[in-house]
Amino acid sequence: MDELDSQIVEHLQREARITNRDLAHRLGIAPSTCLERTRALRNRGVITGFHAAVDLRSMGRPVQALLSIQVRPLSRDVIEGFKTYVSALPEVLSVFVVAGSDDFLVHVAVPDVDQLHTFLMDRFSQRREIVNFRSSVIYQHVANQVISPLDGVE
Amino acid sequence: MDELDSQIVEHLQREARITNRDLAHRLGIAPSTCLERTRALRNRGVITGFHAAVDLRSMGRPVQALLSIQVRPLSRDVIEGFKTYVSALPEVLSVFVVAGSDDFLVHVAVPDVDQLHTFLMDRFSQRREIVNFRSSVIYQHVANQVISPLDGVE
DNA sequence: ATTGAAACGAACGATGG
DNA sequence: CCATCGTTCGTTTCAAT
Repeated sequence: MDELDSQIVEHLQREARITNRDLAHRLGIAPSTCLERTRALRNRGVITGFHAAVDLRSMGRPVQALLSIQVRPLSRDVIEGFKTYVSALPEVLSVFVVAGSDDFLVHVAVPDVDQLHTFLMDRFSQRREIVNFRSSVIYQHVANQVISPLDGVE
Repeated sequence: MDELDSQIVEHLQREARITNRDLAHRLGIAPSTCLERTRALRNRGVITGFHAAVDLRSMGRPVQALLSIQVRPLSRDVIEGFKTYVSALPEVLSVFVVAGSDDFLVHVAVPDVDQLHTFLMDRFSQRREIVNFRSSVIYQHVANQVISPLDGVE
């Protein structure tokens, strides 16, 4: 993970579909070198994949919320079971298993507030392991496009 | 946004670097049609970009946390100012502005727990607008790779 | 590890079905 | 929406350094 690798990773995080040729040109290296490096980054697991990002509004899901959930008992089975259940729901974008007063934080996107309510009723009310529950509508969400090593990582 | 569009979007969310030829072949359509559709999806803003995903561990940032922050006064200036400040910090992955008891939820990734502590002290303690603050270490994070329209979205 | 060149494959625009 | 053609452009391999 030298400076060149970092730059490749940065460029590909911004624009995954840049041609190998362009990327090489920007970095001032030969296309064959660039290809080799990029492959190595994938094989080493530094780059885990290339994904299209979509607009939630265009997908008919403009309303986002964060759900804070406490489950009991705090056993491995309950945690894993709930995590698996929740992450398979199509409304769910991502699931955090966290330390602290809440056990889960679930990020969801739905068509409207009504369907948020319906979703909560249908998918969470019956669940016996849930002992506490809060939901917060998300007004804005800003994600950092590029993740860089904070130190010099070799 | 018909069935074909949905399928294109789904495939590109999983694997953004698939060639147009391959994608067309998988969907059983002509490459020319597929290219046209894919372009239209970008131009309509349904697909917002193509990005490489990276492994946080490989980037030397294996420790993640969620910070719940309350600021005052709840004015536009304070909200916007804090949001801008926080989202520019390199440790920050994403920022949620939320309704409910907390105003912000900030997702961070750092090299270790010590540096989490240092980060909190250095970047948040001085900030006068912060009136309340909690941080939770993230044990696991599962993100849904594919986002689909929940209804039939035309 | 990096390179240049050659062979291969893909993208693209135009045309017509 | 599909098929095909032709050109341009990109990718990939590999021997050499």
